[in-house]
Amino acid sequence: MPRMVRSREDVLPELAEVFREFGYEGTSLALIGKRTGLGKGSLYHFFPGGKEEMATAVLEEIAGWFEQEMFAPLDQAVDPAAGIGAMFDATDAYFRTGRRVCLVGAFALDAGRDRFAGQIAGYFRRWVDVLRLALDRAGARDAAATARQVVAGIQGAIVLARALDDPEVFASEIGRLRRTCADCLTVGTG
Amino acid sequence: MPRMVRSREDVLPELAEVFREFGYEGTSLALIGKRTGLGKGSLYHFFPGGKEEMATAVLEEIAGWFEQEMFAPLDQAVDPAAGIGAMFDATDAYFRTGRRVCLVGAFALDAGRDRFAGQIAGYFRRWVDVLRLALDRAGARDAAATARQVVAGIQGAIVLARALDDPEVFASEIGRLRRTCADCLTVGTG
DNA sequence: TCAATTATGTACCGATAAGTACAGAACAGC
DNA sequence: GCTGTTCTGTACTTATCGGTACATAATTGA
Repeated sequence: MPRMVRSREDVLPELAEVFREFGYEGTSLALIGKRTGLGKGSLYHFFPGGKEEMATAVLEEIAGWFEQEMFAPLDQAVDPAAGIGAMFDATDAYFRTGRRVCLVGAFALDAGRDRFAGQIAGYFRRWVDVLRLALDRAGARDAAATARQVVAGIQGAIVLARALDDPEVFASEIGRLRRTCADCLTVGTG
Repeated sequence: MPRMVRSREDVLPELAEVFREFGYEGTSLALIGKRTGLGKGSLYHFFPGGKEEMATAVLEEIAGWFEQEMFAPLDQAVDPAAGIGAMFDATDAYFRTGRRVCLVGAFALDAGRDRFAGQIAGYFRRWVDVLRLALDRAGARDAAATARQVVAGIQGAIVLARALDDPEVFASEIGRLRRTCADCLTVGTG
């Protein structure tokens, strides 16, 4: 009894979740098959390059999501300060208050750091850049350093929240970074 | 021609470096053997529990190092502000300005997060605690939040520095956190 | 309706994984 | 020297790894 036909895009979110949960090396094709409900035949049909292509496709999809849902809105926001606030909202929602790991950050630390170096660097470079520009437009004092601090702070908050198994750690750190941005603006403009 | 006898403690640093480089899942016994120069016989003689025992031994050794070289001195410093400065120096040296990954942080994100949850949580809890106490003794305004911010910030700096392949990112973030602590003290005491 | 294309399951491949068994070398104390 | 313990290399087992081959089922388009 063959199963329903699925598209390549359909399986990407499930694929992402498996990689998030087990890391690149820890994710086996058997596990992927179980989670997605797809056999090797389908998997290699959609991703001829195997596991490595699956991972790059996932990273690509994540980059696309952030571009569309966070970076572009922030870039085009008429009110940069409000745009930054929306970015923090989206961050908290996406990472589920620290319960969900940042796959790009995890890959940066772990095995795949060489294999996926370009995609990893691009993701973070873009995030820092777009935030720096928004802070700049909002008249912030020290936009470059603040943008870098915020992106690093979010990653650190994920690590610490997971390590302590305490989502409150993530929530409070996001709150603090939000205030840091706000302060930076009121001082810069006031 | 058998090789020189080595002690279990001798191989722990090499073991740690392999885990840091390839992650828990990515590290095979063959790789460990190559790096340490030890065969399976020796490896399983020193670590009867296999790979998992090797990892816990490494985490234990790391915890011991931090306790002895960072936490205890910070706890017993007569001048807490100077002790905090020394902690940042030790942090920069240990993580080699972001070129070296924090194995505990990496494990927190990746596969071993359940297996080693206790050790991971203990390491970070202790770090935040000892820093909070030192800030408190130094008369800081908001010791608890600042301590948490610093530890998360260090982890985030490692992630970002590695992702962008730029040690300067780590150096500048450490500098900023250092200033955050200093500001917090001068305001609190002045 | 009937090719051509797109999906899918299954059987298989060589390589390698972690772990075990064990003979024997190095070493300690005597 | 001898003896018992500690250490080490080699060969092995069983399971799983990523990946391939290929027959067949579903779907598409004309």
